[in-house]
Amino acid sequence: MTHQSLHWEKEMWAAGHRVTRQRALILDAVCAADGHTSIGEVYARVRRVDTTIDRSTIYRALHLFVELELVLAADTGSGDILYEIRKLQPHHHLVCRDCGGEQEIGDAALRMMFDDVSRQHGFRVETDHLVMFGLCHECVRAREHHVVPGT
Amino acid sequence: MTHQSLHWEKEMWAAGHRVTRQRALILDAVCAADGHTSIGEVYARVRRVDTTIDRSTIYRALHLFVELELVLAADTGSGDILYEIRKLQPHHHLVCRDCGGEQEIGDAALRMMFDDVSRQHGFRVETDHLVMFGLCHECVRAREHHVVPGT
DNA sequence: GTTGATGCAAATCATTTGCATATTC
DNA sequence: GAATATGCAAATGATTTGCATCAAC
Repeated sequence: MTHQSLHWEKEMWAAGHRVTRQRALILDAVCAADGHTSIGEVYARVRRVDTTIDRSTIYRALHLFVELELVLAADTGSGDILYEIRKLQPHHHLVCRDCGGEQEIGDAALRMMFDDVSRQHGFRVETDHLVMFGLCHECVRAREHHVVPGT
Repeated sequence: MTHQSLHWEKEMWAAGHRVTRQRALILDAVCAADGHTSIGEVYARVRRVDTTIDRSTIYRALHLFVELELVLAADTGSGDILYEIRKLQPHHHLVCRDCGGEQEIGDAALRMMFDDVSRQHGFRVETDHLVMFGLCHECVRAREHHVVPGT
């Protein structure tokens, strides 16, 4: 957050919304995660500062932030949604099926693929937050070493 | 389905489950979509044949099918889950943001990207059902012709 | 002072579960 | 006949909403 504070307050205004203490707290909570968070985590984090904040306020604020594009919402595919501060460059997520770990990657590798798709299918991909599942380095190695039966 | 009938019944058996009329209907309903369907559509389709089938049965059957990998569940990112009969080759989905149309693409284009990710990030992508959003050919053209202000 | 935001509680929606009954094997 | 699957109804859990009150402008 820090210097961003000024920024989001302006955006809020421009869209005709008010800058409130709870919205600041909620946005802070999203930033604090520095990566992805769930609604639950945001709620918990905010609660640590102010016990009176209601879940509905979190929902409402998060929706607003997403609408204003201050926050991105990415679907993990496992049902829950990840929220995160909107960064400048598009990026994507790798989620490990085994350990559940997540990492971000830039969109350079994907861009080529997007171009391919565009050329071959006439479809301009504009997904700026892809979530891909698979196995991270550690888990691949783990599997290679201890030969897993039936896998 | 047709000849597949034999196939799924065997798989069912092998896993120690029973072949019931409602499961057949539900699997048929998924096949009938020939593409992706939602639970709601499956329910509606099944209901047309048998009004007594309960939603819970649909949920249970679909879970079972996914577990046995007879049916794939793909997350659209918009909250609802698409179900579809498991095909032989992996493929992915393109969903148009403007018209809502969907198309399937093979995974050739993606495989290269997966390899890239693997090389650069040590992450083995195993997503066999990516859903990507963007603009289909028609909608891209539509936008180009009628110059859309601010876009 | 107005208007919009909040907290609370109740409503809603999708999904799951317990259990008696019906069905498959 | 024994065991599993089904339909029903009730439980759950996450998200949303109505409304009186409170805070921002």
